[in-house]
Amino acid sequence: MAERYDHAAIDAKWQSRWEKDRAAFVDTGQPGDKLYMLNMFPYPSGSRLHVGHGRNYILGDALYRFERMKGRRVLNPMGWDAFGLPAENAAIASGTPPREYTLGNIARMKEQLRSLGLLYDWSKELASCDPEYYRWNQWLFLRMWERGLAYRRQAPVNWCPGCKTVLANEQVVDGRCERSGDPVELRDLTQWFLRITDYADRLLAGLDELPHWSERVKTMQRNWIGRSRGAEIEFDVDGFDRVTVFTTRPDTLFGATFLALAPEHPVAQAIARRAGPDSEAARFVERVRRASRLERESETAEKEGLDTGVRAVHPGTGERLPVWLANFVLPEYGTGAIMGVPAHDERDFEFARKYRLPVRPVYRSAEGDVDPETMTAPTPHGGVLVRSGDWDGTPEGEPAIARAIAWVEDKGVGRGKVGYRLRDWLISRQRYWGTPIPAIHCEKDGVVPVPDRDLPVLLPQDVAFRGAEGNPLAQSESFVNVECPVCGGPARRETDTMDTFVDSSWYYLRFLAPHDDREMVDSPRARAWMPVDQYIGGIEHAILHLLYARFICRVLKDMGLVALEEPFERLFNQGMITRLNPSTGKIEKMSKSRGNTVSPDELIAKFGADTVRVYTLFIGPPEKESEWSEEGVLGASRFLNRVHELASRVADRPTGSVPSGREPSDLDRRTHRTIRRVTEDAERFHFHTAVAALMEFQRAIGEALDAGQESPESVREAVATLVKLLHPVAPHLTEEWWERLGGKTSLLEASWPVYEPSLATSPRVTLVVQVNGRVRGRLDLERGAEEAEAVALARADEKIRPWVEGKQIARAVYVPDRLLNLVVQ
RNA sequence: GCCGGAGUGGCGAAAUUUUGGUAGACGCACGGGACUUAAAAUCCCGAGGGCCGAAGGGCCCGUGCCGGUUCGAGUCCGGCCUCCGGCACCA
Repeated sequence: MAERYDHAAIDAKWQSRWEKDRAAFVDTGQPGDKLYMLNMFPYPSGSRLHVGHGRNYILGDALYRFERMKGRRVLNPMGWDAFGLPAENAAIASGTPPREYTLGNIARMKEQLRSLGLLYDWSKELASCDPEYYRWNQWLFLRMWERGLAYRRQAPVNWCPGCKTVLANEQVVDGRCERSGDPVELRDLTQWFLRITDYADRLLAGLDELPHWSERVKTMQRNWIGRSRGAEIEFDVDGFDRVTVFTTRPDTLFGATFLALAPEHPVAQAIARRAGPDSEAARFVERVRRASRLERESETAEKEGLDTGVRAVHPGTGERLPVWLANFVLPEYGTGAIMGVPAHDERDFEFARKYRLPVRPVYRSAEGDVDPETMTAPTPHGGVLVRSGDWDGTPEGEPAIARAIAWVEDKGVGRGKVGYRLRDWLISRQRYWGTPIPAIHCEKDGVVPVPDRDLPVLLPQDVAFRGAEGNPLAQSESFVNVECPVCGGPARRETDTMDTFVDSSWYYLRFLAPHDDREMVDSPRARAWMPVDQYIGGIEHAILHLLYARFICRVLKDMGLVALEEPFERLFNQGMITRLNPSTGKIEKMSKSRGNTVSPDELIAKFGADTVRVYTLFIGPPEKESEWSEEGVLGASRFLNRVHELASRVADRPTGSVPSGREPSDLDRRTHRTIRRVTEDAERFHFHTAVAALMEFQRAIGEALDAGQESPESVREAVATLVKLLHPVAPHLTEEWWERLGGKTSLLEASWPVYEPSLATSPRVTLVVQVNGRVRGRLDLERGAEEAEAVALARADEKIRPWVEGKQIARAVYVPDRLLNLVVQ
């Protein structure tokens, strides 16, 4: 009578044993063969983990255990991305201070991770809200300030009215705050920025050095950085400063019929000022600037402009061009000013038609000239330059652009220039629960850095959370009132805190020595352990976190703290888990707000941690989105019960090792074919097919056992192999049976089974026989048989004979051990 | 519009890399059976579509569409279609 699979007892036993033995501990001070694995550290939010979150941790743990068994020295740490707005919002709602709220969540999440049997080196645990951690954010900020990489300036910035703080450009999605969904407003504020644009080229070039990142993520980053080659061209303006425009098509310079300025452009401002506060120009500037990003950048937005009456001088013709203000010119891209070439640009054409501005084509195609009066769209590409002075006759494309750049440079009216879509990283946040920016405002000395000896600048405790606009930090007298470190006079502390993406941009380095109070990064350890060999996390961080981390890693390299530019060698983005939402009837991403989550806690209680793990990995290819199904969980549970039963049947049989030199039996061959399949699948994260192979293997062992043909040694060996191969997926059950089958150490210390080709192959093989490319039968014959023999056997085979009888074999294609294709007339 | 990815049973999918070589492994759902007083649980069997045969069995079609290369194409090449993701008034 087989015993019941008591998953609760087995789970508890092994979880506490791993913990007691510190099974995942690694001394990062010891050199040697290393593998650094990392899951993106979680944000400890109030809602408990659901099975959708679990996917990336379970995948990471399976890989971790697989690599351990292969004998690698693997670092697999875990920490907490603990600063952020939800903790502060909870404080406003419930009165619980953010720190208390966050620490409570961390404790609960840690217990959940443990209950899934996930192994981390908890001796490396860190939390970004800990002064021990965030003091180094401040230290890094000061170093970047010294290097001109951190700076403060007034600029139109994204303001989220819901979160009551400014946002980085990366946090604005379709004109809305990525967190709260509120439409973002543009406000002119003085804020702190990090100069990521200085690194645009290096960040772009580095993507080519990342063969183990998906094209998808690299494309997203390339699009975000948005490099475009072109030129800056200067136009003298009557009565005002010279205006520099950026264009990717300097070759169309002679087609320019107007200039257009963003309302934020200094010359636009100057024109409005001179025209007076009630002037049309001033009102236009005011109106456009008040519009939200959503309104201003929406596709349907009507192009609006105003002729200022001011005239600019065309550098090629001397012609006077009207200077317009236009809502479609973006203040932050290029120079905030453009030359309007209606004949060859969609937007300029639309604008010119609306305001009846001249259209002047400067390219003539093979079909001849176009009539600017009747054309309804910008001319298509192709053709040669016309009406462009010396440039006439140059074919469109690189030669024309190169010629134009050479010309403007020669004339001293412009230069070749590369433009980027990427903007500097706005890191100021008007919120409490983040790293205080270490700066002090003194009336006399201006904005001065906090001296290193005064770090960390601690978050004050005497703060009330009311949800009013303005940073709660500003209310703390003890925090705000300080001495100026330069003159000793009274001064005010900076109350902005840092974007939490600063925290996550270097935490992977801190895990190597999380409690080091002398240095931000232990450089020798970083040299030994970096890069992170395998990074696992959600696709939602394809731009934000991964771009910032790549940026900061380069800054640290330039500071000499690390030796590499790319922190993450291999990146894996797991797909989301979706589930039918009963209220909408749609299959949606699993999330608490949608109300379609499944809690792992109940499933673990009912089926055990291993069932949740097996199902989560079996659900589909891990990089793809997969739909959760309640019935699917039952399938995983059935499988583990069968494994348990099989192991029970074998455990009380007599022991014995596999005698060497024995002829491999069918089961032995099966065992080794399974080793190969599972190993190859695990290497590419395809645990869903590895589990499928193990399901087949379990069944095969059971059948062999029933048939009674196999030796007890073969059966025992097969079961022991099954247990080993299944360990990364179902660690608790397999540890239990490994021990009962006589294993002396944890399976983590046991070696991964080695595939022996000689044990996997049989002396006879099945040859597929095709006639004219169609499968007509199969032949069982000796491995490595000659072609002539195979053809003779095929001719004699009763199934194949009718297809070849009385026919000439024009050709035989023979792939030994696999296939014979006979081509007949 | 530009860039990237993907299209295979009722469903999730496998085979796609090494090397073009039996399409649909494994699982879910479904149908049938065994066990049971019964149910649940468990186990066994069946199954891409069509056609022929009493049956054993056999034939044809089939991997988004059209074409190509090849003895042989889900896989390679050319051209499309559709869906998903990113960027997009970025000059």
